[in-house]
Amino acid sequence: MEESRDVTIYDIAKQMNLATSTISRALKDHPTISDKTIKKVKKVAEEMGFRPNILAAGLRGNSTKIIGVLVSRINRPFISSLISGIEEVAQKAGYSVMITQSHDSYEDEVDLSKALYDSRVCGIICSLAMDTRDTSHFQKFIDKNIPLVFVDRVPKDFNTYRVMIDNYSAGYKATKHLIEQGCTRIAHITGSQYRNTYSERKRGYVDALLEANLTVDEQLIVETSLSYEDGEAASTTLFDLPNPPDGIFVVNDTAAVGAIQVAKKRGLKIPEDVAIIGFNDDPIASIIDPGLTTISHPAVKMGQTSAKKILNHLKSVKKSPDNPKKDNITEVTFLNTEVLVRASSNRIK
Amino acid sequence: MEESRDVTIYDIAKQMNLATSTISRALKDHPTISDKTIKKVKKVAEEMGFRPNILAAGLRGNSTKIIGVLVSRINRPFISSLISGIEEVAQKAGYSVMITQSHDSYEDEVDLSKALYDSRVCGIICSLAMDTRDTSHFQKFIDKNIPLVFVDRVPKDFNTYRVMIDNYSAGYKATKHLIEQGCTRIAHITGSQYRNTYSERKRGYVDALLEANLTVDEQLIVETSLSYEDGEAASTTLFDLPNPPDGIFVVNDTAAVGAIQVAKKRGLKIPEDVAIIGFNDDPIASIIDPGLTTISHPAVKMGQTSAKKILNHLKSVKKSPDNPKKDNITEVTFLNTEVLVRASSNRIK
DNA sequence: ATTTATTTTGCAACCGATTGTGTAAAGAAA
DNA sequence: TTTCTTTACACAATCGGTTGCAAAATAAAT
Repeated sequence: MEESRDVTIYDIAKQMNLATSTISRALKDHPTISDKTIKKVKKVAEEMGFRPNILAAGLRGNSTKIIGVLVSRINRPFISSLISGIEEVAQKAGYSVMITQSHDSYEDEVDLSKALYDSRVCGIICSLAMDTRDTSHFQKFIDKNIPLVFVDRVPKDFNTYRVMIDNYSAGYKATKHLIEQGCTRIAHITGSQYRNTYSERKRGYVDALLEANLTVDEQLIVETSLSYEDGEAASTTLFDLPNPPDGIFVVNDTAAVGAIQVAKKRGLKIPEDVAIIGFNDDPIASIIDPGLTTISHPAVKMGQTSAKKILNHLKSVKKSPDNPKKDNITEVTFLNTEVLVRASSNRIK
Repeated sequence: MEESRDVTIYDIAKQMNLATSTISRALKDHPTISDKTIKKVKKVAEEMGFRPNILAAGLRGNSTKIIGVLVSRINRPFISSLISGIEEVAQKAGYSVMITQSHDSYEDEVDLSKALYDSRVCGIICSLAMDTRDTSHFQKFIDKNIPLVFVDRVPKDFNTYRVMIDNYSAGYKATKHLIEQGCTRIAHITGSQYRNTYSERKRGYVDALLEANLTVDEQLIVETSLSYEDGEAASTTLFDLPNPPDGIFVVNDTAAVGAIQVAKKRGLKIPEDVAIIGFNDDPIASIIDPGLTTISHPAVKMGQTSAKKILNHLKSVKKSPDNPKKDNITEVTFLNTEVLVRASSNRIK
């Protein structure tokens, strides 16, 4: 009930007849403090129930131990797993995570990047909004040497950390898989071509077709927002074509499942009449009937990796604070993907 | 490139030949500052690109504009939607959200509650870990009049805000629905009975059975951790019984889907041989074949409601800071649920 | 013109940890 | 014992808004 004030290093100092500076240094094992003093201080601090005031430390150092995260939407399987991975690594290292969602809006992304900056986050992990074209709102992080990691949906040209998959190769693999199953007229349901994730997969798709001497039919390429309903609509359009596809490569599982449902409703046999491959390996992929062939997307791992990039950067900065070229880091990390073959595409028994 | 220091209210004060206090007050429309001055100050602040230092304000006021969130796991459909709702409301009100996950561990929950406290969150929203029995680690929030909202998985006795559904009624409705479909031997797959969400649903289940003069068979009640695999294992056990059930009420969709898959593999007809009802209305529920009958669980709404509780509390405290009994708030908000009938239970055509 | 009332603004302490610089004490070397 | 190093700690400024109280400026009343 009583408004017991928090104990501060001043309280400890008074109690022990030492200076606050000594307390402060002792608590973080500063080399100029003797081991004996360090031990004693820590003991007393413990006894008094001391908890450091993060805000005071942050104000002084002009930085917090908070990693900012800026994603499109939290409640998507890929994103929530990504965040889970980030949080896990951060927590273990004594860092916190502040999460914001752009709802795939460029304007929100700009505002939120400012808000995170104002919050003095020590680093930021971002997956771009669907319609972001300009990324100059992130420049201030670079200028201040605040580590910035773009994950999955990354900009083309930005000297910073990037954690991603090889989307071109994945698109190529997915398409080639369908070709190997005997598909000759393969459609492609994709997202905004401003995003590397989708444009690169499309490039892989096109190259796989060309390599197999299949024609690239623009009619078979549909750009959507990738919701379940979008998947339904896009596949309906495709199936209504005078010359419908016998295979579809969809860039996410959500829309792919929409396509499967439409195909089933229409009495199309999967994979005989139309083979379908998705992307992400969301939980539904292995549960839907027929099982959805898809490309694995290591969401948790990507989150962990991104967080580690931030932490490592901070560590290296602490070691040599006078690094003149740190602001010119361009480090791209690729994580592996693979084709997970399930019934929706498996024509060869 | 140049390490341009942030502009502070001191810079503005110097520029305008005013005191920092005037700037500070003007920027937040303090009544003692003239409108003329306010307008001028805001204009200059804007021009100079002033951004307030959150840490400094927080240090002084000993509180931030951050809402702490403590949940079991982020990457679960219900939780990620919950968080999405929280973040949405918070963002609109100019607040940030700090997210932590206990991984359903009591020890982690205790540590994280401390960490959030240390971060000077202005409020905290928590859904308890699976095995939490004692909740005294949350008392310090009450003592400091920091609003605390328990959501979904709430403690029995804790004078604070609670946002939840009527689990008893939901369990009763679910079971009654199966009874109405003609089931007479209804099994129940549930979670830890320390959690109100599961114990209350079970109570509803039992009462519905008794009301229909059906016997409550302890053999038919299985307590698990509610993963997909747990659903498979629990249903296998049930189907192997000499006298297997003709209906199953599972307290979450993930495990319910596991049960469906097992039933299908065994050649059991759903819902004829066994009717199944889940809980949550996860995306898979409407996608799996047969469609899973389930209980709607308004995740986003619960998140929004929880966040609003925090914000309202803060607002009312600001209005009358000398509220002696605010620490004795017990306000329970129930959100509605309904039975969503799909093929997995619909025996009456 | 003087007093009273009211509006507007300034002063300065404060929040609590951090850290460069200075100094006293302890130990080593002469 | 004296001098020179280390070692160990203290002082005090600093980070940037916030706010109680005092003072100044202006307006209103006498």
